[in-house]
Amino acid sequence: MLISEILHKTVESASLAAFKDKNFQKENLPNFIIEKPKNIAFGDYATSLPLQLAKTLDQNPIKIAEAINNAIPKLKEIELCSVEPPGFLNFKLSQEWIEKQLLKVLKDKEKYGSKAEVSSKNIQVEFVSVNPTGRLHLGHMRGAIIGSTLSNVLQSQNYNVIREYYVNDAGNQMNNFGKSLLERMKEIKGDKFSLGENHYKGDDIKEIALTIAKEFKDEDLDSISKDLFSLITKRGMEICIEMIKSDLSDLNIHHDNWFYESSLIKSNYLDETLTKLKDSNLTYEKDGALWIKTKELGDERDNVLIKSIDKKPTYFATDIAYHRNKFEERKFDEGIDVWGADHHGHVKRMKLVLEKLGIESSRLTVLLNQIVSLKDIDGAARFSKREGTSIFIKDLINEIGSDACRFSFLNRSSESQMEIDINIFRKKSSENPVFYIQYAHARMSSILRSSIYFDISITDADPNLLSTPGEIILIKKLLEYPELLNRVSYTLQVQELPAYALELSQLIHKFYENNRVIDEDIKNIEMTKSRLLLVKASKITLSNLLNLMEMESPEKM
RNA sequence: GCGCUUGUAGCUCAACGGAUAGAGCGCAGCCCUGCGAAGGCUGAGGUUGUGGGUUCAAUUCCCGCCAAGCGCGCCA
Repeated sequence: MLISEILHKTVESASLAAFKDKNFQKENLPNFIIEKPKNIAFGDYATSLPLQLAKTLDQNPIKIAEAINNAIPKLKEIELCSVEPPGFLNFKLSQEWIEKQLLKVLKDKEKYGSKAEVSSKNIQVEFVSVNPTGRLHLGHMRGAIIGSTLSNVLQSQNYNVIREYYVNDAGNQMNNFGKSLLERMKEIKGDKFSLGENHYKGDDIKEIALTIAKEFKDEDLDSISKDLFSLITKRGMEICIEMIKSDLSDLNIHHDNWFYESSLIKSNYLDETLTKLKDSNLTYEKDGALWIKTKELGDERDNVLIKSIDKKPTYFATDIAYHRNKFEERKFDEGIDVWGADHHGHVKRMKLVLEKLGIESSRLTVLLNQIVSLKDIDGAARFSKREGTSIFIKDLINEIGSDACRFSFLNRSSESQMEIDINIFRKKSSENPVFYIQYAHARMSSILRSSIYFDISITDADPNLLSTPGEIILIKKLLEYPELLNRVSYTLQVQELPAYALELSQLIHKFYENNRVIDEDIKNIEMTKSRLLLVKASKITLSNLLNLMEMESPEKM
């Protein structure tokens, strides 16, 4: 059990015991948290429960805190529990327990931070899911990085995680994509060509067209058959998906499953879903289209499911089927969709419809990330695939590296609106905080390398010798790591990870500056061993975290 | 116009309703003849957009206003 959980339980039962005579029951207890005070003078953990109880119990919060404190049994984890005005209960971890935990880091190694208990919960994380109509660009990177990191965190907490990419291969955009390819193929051939408003104009399309043009070089592109057109489109899509996979791989991102929208249509799952909606009296026909009564459910307006013009399903229709498939067919306990904020209007109606299909909407969590915009590039505030005003992920990674990219995007809360000045972004890459973190790792690695020359074994090292403030504060930081992963698995706020990595690295650097680890004087061999223990634990923790964030843990830089 | 989201140091951003609002970059200085100076240490820099409200306690919750982003397609 995590220390915060132990404390929470302890405080809970202590407060129930303390006010038993006042008929104080568990249901009177408000939601309270065990927090880490910002100021270390207030101890390692604290709770403001006494303040929250002041009104319910009609008592002075200090008195309440004292009563709870008196009811807290002696714990091996806690050295001191004190009452502070205006009514906080502060805990100081016991030195003995802290040092014992340090040995656990060494024992757990790459598993340190992960949860040992097995969870039966299946969670599907859907992220990226960009239309296969071109390369990934800067605007797609944020969701990709957040989604992959989040998946890793959930997996570390022992959930069964499926990382999924939903491929929109059935809609109208595919048609536009095919037409764009065709025009580019004509261009390559030297024929007359023209690109309209709905066509994709980027260099990535040219790149794909170049490949396909070779494969279809004998065809007459001006009077092309329907079959040939869909063949070209399909081939273009295949190439495109390979490109996307390669771009994602450059960011160390790998999906477990690629789910094709078209499969919902082929398998009749879409029809079945539509029938279900019809049977629930949720649809009606108007102007030759099939509509869904989402307004009645609480949305702004009704939506079209089947278009009048070609009798094909809208994106919303297949997405309903897709989400029904996640929860009903494949029985994921939870689904997390990482979407760009431009889809936020879609969230409400999806949840409303899911409820109508008998699926509890709380099983779906949509993590929106705000659109990334570019600053000061000829007034182009947004990326547009159609206009070809994109900065490709591939190019950016070649320039500044995957780690720096990942850090920059992960470091911000998904709700923050990012406005990137691409020139600064590029120029600042060498000052990216990720190198500060990696340098801390390299330094620890370097010390461990040196220790080999002195043939020092740390198997019998005594953690009790570690007692300087810099050593203690570093150990405590290491012990926060499992708490961090557990918390993020609930809050989904992945920006806490790089923040912690930065704090940990800072303490590592300070420890390094203030404590000589390898002392060649044989008299001090025990101290050397103890410090090497801490070096190793620091390296393990930092490396585990970097690994989780899909960044390198360099031994040398 | 309506809806969703955001507004914190010069810049980019943190802060689970808590105690003195923090980092990085930038700026002014200081520290290597000891494990890696891609480092450490000082310092300057804030009325948390604004006006109310709730609370023992508000950057955080609620309401108004101002500003920005996104959405309001038989596009996805």
